[in-house]
Amino acid sequence: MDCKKIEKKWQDIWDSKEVFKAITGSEKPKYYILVEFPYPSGSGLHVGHVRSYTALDAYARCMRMKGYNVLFPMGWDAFGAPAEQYAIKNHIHPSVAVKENIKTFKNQIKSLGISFDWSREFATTDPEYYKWTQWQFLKFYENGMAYKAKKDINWCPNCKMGLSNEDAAGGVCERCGTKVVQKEKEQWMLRMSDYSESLIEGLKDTHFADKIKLGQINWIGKSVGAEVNFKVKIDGIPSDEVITVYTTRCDTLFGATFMVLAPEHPLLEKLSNKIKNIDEVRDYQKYAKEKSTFERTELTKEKTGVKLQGIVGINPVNGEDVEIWIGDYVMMGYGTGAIMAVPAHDTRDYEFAQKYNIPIIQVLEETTGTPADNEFKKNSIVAVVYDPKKDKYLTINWHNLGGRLFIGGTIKDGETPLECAIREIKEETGYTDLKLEYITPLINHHYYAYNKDKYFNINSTGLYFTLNSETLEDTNLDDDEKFTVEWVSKDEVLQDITDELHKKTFEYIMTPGAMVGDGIHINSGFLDGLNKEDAINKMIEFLESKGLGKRQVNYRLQDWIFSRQRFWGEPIPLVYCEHCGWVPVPYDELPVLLPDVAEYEPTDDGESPLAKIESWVNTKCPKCGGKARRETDTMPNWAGSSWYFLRYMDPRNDKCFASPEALKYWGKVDWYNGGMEHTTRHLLYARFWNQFLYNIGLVPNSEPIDIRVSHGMILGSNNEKMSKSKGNVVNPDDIVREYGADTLRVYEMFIGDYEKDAAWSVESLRGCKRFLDRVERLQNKLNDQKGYSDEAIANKTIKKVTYDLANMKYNTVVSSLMILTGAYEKLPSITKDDYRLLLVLLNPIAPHITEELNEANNLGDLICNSSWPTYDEEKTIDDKITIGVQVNGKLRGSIEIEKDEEEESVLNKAKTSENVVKHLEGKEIIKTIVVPNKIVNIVVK
RNA sequence: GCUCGUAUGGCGAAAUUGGUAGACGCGAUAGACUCAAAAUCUGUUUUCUAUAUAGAAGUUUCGGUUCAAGUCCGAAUACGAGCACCA
Repeated sequence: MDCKKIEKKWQDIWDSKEVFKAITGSEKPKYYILVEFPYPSGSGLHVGHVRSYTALDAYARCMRMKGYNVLFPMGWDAFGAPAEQYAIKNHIHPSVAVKENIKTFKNQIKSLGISFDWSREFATTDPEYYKWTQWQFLKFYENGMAYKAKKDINWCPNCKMGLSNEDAAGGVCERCGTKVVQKEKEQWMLRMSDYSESLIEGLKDTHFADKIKLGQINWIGKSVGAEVNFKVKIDGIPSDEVITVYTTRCDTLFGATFMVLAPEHPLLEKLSNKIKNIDEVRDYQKYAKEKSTFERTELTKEKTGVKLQGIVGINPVNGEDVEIWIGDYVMMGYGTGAIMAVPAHDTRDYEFAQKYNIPIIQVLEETTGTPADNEFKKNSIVAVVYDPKKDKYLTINWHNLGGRLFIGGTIKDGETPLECAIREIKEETGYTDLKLEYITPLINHHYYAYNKDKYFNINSTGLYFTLNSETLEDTNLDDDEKFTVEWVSKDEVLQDITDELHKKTFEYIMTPGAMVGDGIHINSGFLDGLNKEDAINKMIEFLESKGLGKRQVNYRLQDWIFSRQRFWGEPIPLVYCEHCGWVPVPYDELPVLLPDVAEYEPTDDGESPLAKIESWVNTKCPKCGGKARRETDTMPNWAGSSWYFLRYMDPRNDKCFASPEALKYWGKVDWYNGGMEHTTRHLLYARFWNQFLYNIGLVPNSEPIDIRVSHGMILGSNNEKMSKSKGNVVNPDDIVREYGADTLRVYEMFIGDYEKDAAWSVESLRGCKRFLDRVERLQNKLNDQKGYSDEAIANKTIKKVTYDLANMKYNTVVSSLMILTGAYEKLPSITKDDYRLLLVLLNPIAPHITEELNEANNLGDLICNSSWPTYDEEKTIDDKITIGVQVNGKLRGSIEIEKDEEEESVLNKAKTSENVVKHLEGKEIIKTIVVPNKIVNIVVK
């Protein structure tokens, strides 16, 4: 069969009959299927595009046959840096290259037979489209949602462009990989952070995959905590100055021994004449500013800071002085730009305190063991001695009296934990030449002492020593202390030491640092004895009642930096007038068109190339008619894609972005497919944009998308991402030419789990070609009978294909159709109904060949105009079923039964089946389980 | 570091609610057709023991629940993704 010819033939038929046209307002139920529109790059369509387009095409075709009015549109996200750079290099207008690329893309997609409704096609670069993007921006502006702010922005010195935090992820420019630097610039911002909560809440109205919801929630980064006010003492005298910190752990306030301000914190300027070491502070500020955000956030980096001289804070709960530091591990952009530092219970504060010798106060104690009534309290130690020469730990083995332990003991009156530990080590083992490495946090341990028949609750200190030399002195043991002293390896420690306290102590010793877990509070005044959660609530209550702080929610999500210093983007429709300030371009003057010039260069000072085009920049103020200049920044790439799904509903409307009727009829996108890389940023922007339009009454739904799924990537045959440099790129055109579009489509559906990455395989592709050839050959064995030759497999296959198509299990759709084909091959002949069924079920995935075979054999109407086959649940199970028989859960045979056969009779067959008999011989049957039509299990003794 | 995900033959993978693990495809291999090759068709193909009937082991590892676990629970390891000094 000549694939090329028949593919073209059917594509033309579909086109001329407009079978894929969506009718706004049709009586049929609507269904909106959307696949992310591509950026039409110069390199053409990628086989990855083919995967998602085919998948959604298959679903769209199936839904049409099921009687839905399906909207399945396609367009072009055509603003973007590559087109601009190409244009600069070749001195042409970017729109020229974009037109060319779109043409290529469109031809490629058409050659695949994807059932897009091309009558709704548009590009974000069409003035008729970006007119409405600008219009909507003005709505943001009008509603106070857009503002200009001086921002330290991420600046790419290579692209000469400001980047959003998202675009500069990892500290490098997303486009060119150049290291991003900080630059101060006036930027248009959208108040996206106002929507933090509603973007989290709105997820409840969607059916996104859990991992996508989670990704969005993490990105928004909600945290619940408290703001706490610390009064400031200047030169030892309490002042009116207050530093407000944000913390999620206000329960540890009693352990706050210092505070850290971000280097940019405004208080530093305000109190510059009070800070004695202000020069040192200024140096540090300069040092911090020179580093990019990325460097500042690199975890491997050692913490740095400067202690402020002359001012200290006052801990609001105990009145103690707390040192004030500045340090670049505190960010101005999050919380209040100031923290209280609790080194005992925060890893970063701990590091900082260690480096600068700041006191560490433990206020939370982990608990082990089980509490009991009538406990006796005492303080004790657990000493771990390590011999670096032998790489072994000192333990004492109580054998059957208590197993292996470290050295432990009770602290006597007037003794410090260290003195106690040294005494106990000497008494029990004789070693004296020790070096103390460190002391762990206290552990609160409950236990029962058999020898004393008492319950104890102890505060235990862990001490870690290394052995300097083997110097031994006499031990001092009571007669009843029957143990042996043993040096053991780390593995033995982990294996043998089971006592909870000793185990936990060893854990602390192996991983020294802050105690960040839960426990009970100590050294914390009114919080003592409470756990973390209760203590947080009680502390907030306290702070609020005394006016010292309040409950506070913070989000990581920042406002959206909406300006780009680029040519190839939607111009921001505002003009600046010296008299009137920023004035919006009147709605009836939109769109603000990009100038039609082929020569422009990005500027070195960070202005948009548009700034140099005087004829474009200079304009009249719409308000006073005076001289004014246009805003020369353009919108980011994300703008056009934030609402394109609405435009598809009514793409040719020149009165509004989409008519209320169309918006109401099509409602939400029912099924939205895209790449995993867009599940945070693009999806959040689109949801934010839509929520805003909803709030001002312009769209009928707050959430624009119901189901969102994402596809895995197609990798090269070497399992790596396809790239020219690796030479593993597969061009879909080549595959279509050699194997046909249907083969490519079947293969990409069969390749594996749709949501996972999959590597390209030519062999497997050929297998799919073979499958289609087998389907074609079936036409030679048609008979004149009616109905299905095998009701069970027909019904089973309809059920499976229908279910799997709606659940993105495309690989098993193909495999069950292969099974059906195999079944037909085994029959001497098949009916036309048999064949037609296979072709209809296969049609969504291989539309050309199935239509052709259907027509050539006079099987019925065009498949694309037919209805989807239905199945009868009753008939999906064969009349005779083979089921397994287990004895004690092990498979020992299989029996053939009638569908829904009586349990008793099934059991009889099972018990008498040949191999099973052997396993039942001489055994007593305790229990039998018969799962109807599935399995029999006989339990014997 | 935190969050999430994944782990099944030589390979891509199936197994919808716990119910005959490895469907389907690739590759390999034996055979048929052919002068021959290609194409096609028919076997075999988780591993081990065995001539076979059959038996044992087996879904990363360890432990648990259950008549029954790839599937549920707990822990560990590895890989992948996202976030990353977020207080």
